Amino acid sequence: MTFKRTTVTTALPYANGPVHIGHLAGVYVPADIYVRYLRLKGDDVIFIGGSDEHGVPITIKARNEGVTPQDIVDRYHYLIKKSFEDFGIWFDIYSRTTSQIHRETASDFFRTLYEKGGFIEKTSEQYYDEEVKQFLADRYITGTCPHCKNEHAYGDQCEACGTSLSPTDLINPKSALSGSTPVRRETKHWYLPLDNYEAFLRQWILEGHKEWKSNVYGQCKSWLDMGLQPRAVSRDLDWGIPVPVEGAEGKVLYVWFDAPIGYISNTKELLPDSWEIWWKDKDTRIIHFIGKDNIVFHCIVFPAMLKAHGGYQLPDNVPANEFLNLEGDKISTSRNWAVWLHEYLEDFPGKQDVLRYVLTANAPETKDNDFTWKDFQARNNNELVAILGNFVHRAMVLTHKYFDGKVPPCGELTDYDNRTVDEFIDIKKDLEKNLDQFRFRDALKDAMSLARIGNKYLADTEPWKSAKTDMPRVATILNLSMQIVANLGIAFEPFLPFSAAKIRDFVGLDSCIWADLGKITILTKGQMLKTPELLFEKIEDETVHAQVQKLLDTKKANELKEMKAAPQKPDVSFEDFVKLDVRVGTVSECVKVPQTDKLLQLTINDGINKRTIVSGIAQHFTPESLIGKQVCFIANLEPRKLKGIESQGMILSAETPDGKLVLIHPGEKVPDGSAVK
RNA sequence: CGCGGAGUGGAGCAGUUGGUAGCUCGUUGGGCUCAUAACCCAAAGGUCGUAAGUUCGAGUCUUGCCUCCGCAACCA
Repeated sequence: MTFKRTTVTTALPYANGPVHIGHLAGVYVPADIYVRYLRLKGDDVIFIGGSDEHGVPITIKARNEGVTPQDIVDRYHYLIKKSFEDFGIWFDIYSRTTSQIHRETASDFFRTLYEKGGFIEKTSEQYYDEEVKQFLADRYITGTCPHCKNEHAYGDQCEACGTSLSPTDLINPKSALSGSTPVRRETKHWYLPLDNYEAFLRQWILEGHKEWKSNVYGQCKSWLDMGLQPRAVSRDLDWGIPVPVEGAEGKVLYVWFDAPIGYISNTKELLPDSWEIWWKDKDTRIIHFIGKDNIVFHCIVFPAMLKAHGGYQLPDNVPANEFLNLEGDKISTSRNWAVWLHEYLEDFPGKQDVLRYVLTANAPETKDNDFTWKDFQARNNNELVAILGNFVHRAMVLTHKYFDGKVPPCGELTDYDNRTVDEFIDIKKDLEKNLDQFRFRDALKDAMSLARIGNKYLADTEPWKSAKTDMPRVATILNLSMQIVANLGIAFEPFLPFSAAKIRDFVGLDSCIWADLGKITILTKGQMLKTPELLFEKIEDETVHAQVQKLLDTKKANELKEMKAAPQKPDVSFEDFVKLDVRVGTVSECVKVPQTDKLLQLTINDGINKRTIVSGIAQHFTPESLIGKQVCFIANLEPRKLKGIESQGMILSAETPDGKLVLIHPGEKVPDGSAVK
């Protein structure tokens, strides 16, 4: 592996929502760790990011909100860009696919392929929504499934019976956008004949890249074994990059065609004169960090595009992570089931590294993992505070106590000292190996082991005891301890950049060079240390409970939103309606019916006399809370015995989707016995 | 029978070419007191989803089955 330079890209976040912890754990934190590591080693590297701003979903969101697609992408692009910066993910450039330079680059790219005869043109019939004047993607057509007669099947699949469908299979198709009945209309599109590249891809991936992660390799192999099909790279839409050929009015590049080109455009924007060496030089290595949902596009489609175009290097590796769940449920933008980065940064100011740590320690590298706030708290309190923060702090405090905050001189090292140093260097090697192989979770564990070595060293050498008899020995112990602290300031730079910078500041270390890691001569004798400060603080129960509560509230809000009013019952005549005698009364007494879970016995003052009503609402109200309240009740319901008590009517209440009852009562006090009409 | 990934001690995860099952947290006991009741040591705890097969030997290979996740709308 002798590459002169590395181009690192991250999947472009789709600008129809903010960034959440799933994006971070899957793509951005690992990529940032890798880039920081390469920089520490002195490698030539660029880190390319940006927003993906085209595609149908953005147009739909815009329509729903009554704004333009540009309004939507502007809102999220700047939000995402800022939150990455604040979180310590420092791209060399974070641009966007609505930029002029991208428009030109993608256009040129398409044009080149077109002129080389790299596309197939095909005309087909697709559904068109005349109301919103748009062709409809399969998923935006609903109708009745021809197999199971489910009335809510989608154009690509019926979720009730699982059958794969084509939109034309649906009985009684409806547009999901307007509800109108779509019509079939002919449309022409350009297809990339992936099948032409199958042999090449097979050789390149299956033979040439056996080192790729199993999830990536496996999915590629599966696609190749199934046989590749031509794939449409244009769409009928008014939002996107116009297809740059004659006779393509109203057509734009498919978002998945233009998005990966964004990596190139953004490099061009960053380095107008030298961008080509980062994409075309054979000594350049290209790494795409993505999530598992993007594997096919980055390993099959994009390489085929690059190959068709010619002149470009293909990716060297595509480390794709699995998904992160949140408190047991999958993260979902539309259901607001997520921890949003911009909200985390507000709720936990100065704690970027805690989230970076947790997301790396629990990164979904080989399978889906779960993020829980309890785990977040435990990892902060038991690992960052107790292991790393504590070691740095105690070494600093000891040095201040015995040597007035100056790095003491190092005397002769004992065998034990030497063994500690050797162990440190062994772990460093392991750490490098893991970082080189994109195993960041293990790499972080190694970095933590370095801090553990520090704690163990202090526990075993007990300088507070030697201080009574042998100060030169204490000097050596604390010199070595502080050298370890300085080492941690380097080792943690890729993972916890904010804390690593603080550590280096504590010990007055200006440089941060990977090659220094493992050396015990980083600090010179007499170096003045700063006053010790805590690197991490404990996170209290209330803090994480508040976050959990926020999620529970979201869940509740979702249930409410998803509530569909029950279908209306058949009409009743006015004569039937007036038969019903609904009145207002005041609850004068209320007790729970013994040996029942649900029943309350209420005594209601109905303006004439008192009546007893038994109601199944005990799980929602305490008897005391009802006394003195006015309620609405049906006065002329046939009396009925419940648990031996005669109930003379029925209390009215509304039921919420989650089964909660809310009593109906007059908006202001009215005389008991007033009729409700 | 669509295609991939995954199912390992209480929790979260490793286990790279088959050879005594590891790590972190938690639990229990002990030590230390410099340190944010933090640190250090030790112990307990697993028939590696399930059934069968290959092998001298399988968590690791083969096959069936069960469960979860992803791909096919949105989405890392």
